Amino acid sequence: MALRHAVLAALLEGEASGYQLSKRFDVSVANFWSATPQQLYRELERLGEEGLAQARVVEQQRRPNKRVFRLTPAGRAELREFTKRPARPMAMRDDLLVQVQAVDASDPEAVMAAISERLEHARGKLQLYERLRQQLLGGQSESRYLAESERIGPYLTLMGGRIFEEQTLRWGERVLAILARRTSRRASPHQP
Amino acid sequence: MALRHAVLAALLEGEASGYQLSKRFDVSVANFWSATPQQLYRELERLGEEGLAQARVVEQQRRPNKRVFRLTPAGRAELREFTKRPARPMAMRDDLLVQVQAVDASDPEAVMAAISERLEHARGKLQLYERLRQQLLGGQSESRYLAESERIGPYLTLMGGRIFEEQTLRWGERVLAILARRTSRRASPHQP
DNA sequence: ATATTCATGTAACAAGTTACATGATTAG
DNA sequence: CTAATCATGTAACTTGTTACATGAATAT
Repeated sequence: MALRHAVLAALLEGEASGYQLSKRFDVSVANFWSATPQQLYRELERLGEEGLAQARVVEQQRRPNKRVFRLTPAGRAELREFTKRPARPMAMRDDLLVQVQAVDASDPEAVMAAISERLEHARGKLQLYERLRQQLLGGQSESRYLAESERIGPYLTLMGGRIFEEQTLRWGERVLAILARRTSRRASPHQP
Repeated sequence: MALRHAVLAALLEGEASGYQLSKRFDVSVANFWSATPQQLYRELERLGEEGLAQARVVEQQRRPNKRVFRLTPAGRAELREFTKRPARPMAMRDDLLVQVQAVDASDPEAVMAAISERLEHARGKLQLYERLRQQLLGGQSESRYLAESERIGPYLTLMGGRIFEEQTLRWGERVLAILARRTSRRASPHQP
């Protein structure tokens, strides 16, 4: 039941509509919790019903009205309780690694192409993260920021995202090299 | 729809009952695809119905009979097709990182304890992976194995798992240090 | 004695995905 | 003029989780 708490944690950054939340998830929360807009709309609805978040309608002139949600004290309390409960072990689910696992019974070229795509994606993420990092730091040094900023949670999870993408790069490049060497040997084997 | 393909890929290692499969997932597949025994029983049932896997009953003397599933040619073909389709971007979902994101509105000590637990878990995983690695290599050097072994998919995903856990350690230790420095300052602040 | 392993399942529920529907506004 | 952005939702479906149920064998 942690979609709920991911949403509550995202609302710590400030009130948001469903649409805005889904953007927030796209750029930063998705590093540790991904959710579709539909999930977010549904969850915000429930949080509202249960009093963990409160909606107010913001009327706009040129845009459709939006329902902006903010944390209630009960929502903050629920989040605080959540951080004290044991975290369930992370469940990893990655299509690409299933493809790699099956590479021997399949087409290595296709798998290599899939890995290359993932690497491109990782490079894009790293650039985004660096921009977000500079934004968070706002000109301060990292050590000063970590010692004095009000909120460091988002910075720490950003660090996690960066490390994750860096490791994706290291792994993928290595695997690509291994598969390339292999397929060239298979194509022209000098000895059996 | 990749639980299906994770199961097919796991069956490449040889036929298995639901129970055996769930063990196989626990030790190695879980690094990239986690599933509960119930999911596996359900999926094996379907694979059987659709002709992608075939069950045969193995009667045992002292144990309950088991239904052992093996890949059919149709199952292999389906897996091959899967590796050629674009992999959907990985969806990450990690309770611990939600807790870290919310650390500022919560109890840092509890979050630190959760991180420590995760670190212990990562260390255990790394030991397990090293044992599995030695088993796969079977005394050969890595480069020889990678060049000549029939199947390298499981080794490549194992590499991924190892790198992932190593990075978890680096990240977690860093975060722990940051949070420790912070809480000690808050407890006895020398300057505001 | 007690816990763990082996072995399989049903049922109910929660979470996540995909398709569809609507419609104005602004940037290229 | 076309695509992207802003903004919300319903409905149907597929996955994933949790609780329950059974029962023998072996390891501590």
